[in-house]
Amino acid sequence: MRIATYNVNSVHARLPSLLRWLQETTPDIVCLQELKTPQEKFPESAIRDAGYGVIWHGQKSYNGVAILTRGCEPTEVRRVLPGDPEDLHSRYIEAVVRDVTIGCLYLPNGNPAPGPKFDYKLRWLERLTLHAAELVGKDSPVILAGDYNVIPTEKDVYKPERWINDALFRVETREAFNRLVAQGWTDAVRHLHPEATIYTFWDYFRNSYGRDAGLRIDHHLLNAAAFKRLDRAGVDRDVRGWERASDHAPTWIDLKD
DNA sequence: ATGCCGTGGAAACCACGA
Repeated sequence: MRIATYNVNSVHARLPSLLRWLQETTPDIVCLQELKTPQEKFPESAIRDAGYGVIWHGQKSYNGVAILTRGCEPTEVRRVLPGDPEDLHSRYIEAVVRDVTIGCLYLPNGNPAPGPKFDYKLRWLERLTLHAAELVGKDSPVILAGDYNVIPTEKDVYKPERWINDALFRVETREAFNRLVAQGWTDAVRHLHPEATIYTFWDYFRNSYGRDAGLRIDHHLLNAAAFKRLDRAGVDRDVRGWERASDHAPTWIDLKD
């Protein structure tokens, strides 16, 4: 079973690439972020015609998350991260697919840091950690997949020294991410490729993709039941080189059946 | 060190992303 996450940076602009990638790689579960569309304008029929059931939580202009499931319907569990009724950003949606619980998340960027946006990022990460504590001990597989906007270690950025004060790499961010992982989660891509240079994002400018000046910020966190079934993991990095690409590439894991 | 690019939405620029 392949479970992928892909920040599309507008589901409308990316629809041709998204459909091509779905057809070529046939992932079983797909988490999308940055839909950048109101709820009613999501391209539901194009996704269904491609063979996927889908739930989504849209928002005008910004954010937006979706879960796609090949050949079946996802059962929605929630479409809001608990803990702050005043937070109206569409950044979290959770579903059950067969025996797998999947949380699809788009963590706030947090720049500039310090400042209110950075405070919001850290609060959101704390809320995610509280919610994750409720999920990590389940006997069935749980995967928290998405754009974390967190560079976990120096291995995960082309020039760490340039990112020290950035919200994605600040000490507070990495420590908060480490506290989440320490509940008992496994960073699947890093676990299977402990030494490799692996990126999931390349800026649009300065020829970042051509220079391979990237970041690894899209992650799958697995609870113990999911980790037991972990088989492979990777990044479809060639998708970043397609015409009109997102600045992120699809990232995936394979679980044994 | 930087928004140089890309997207949406409103407005002929600005917010936002990472």
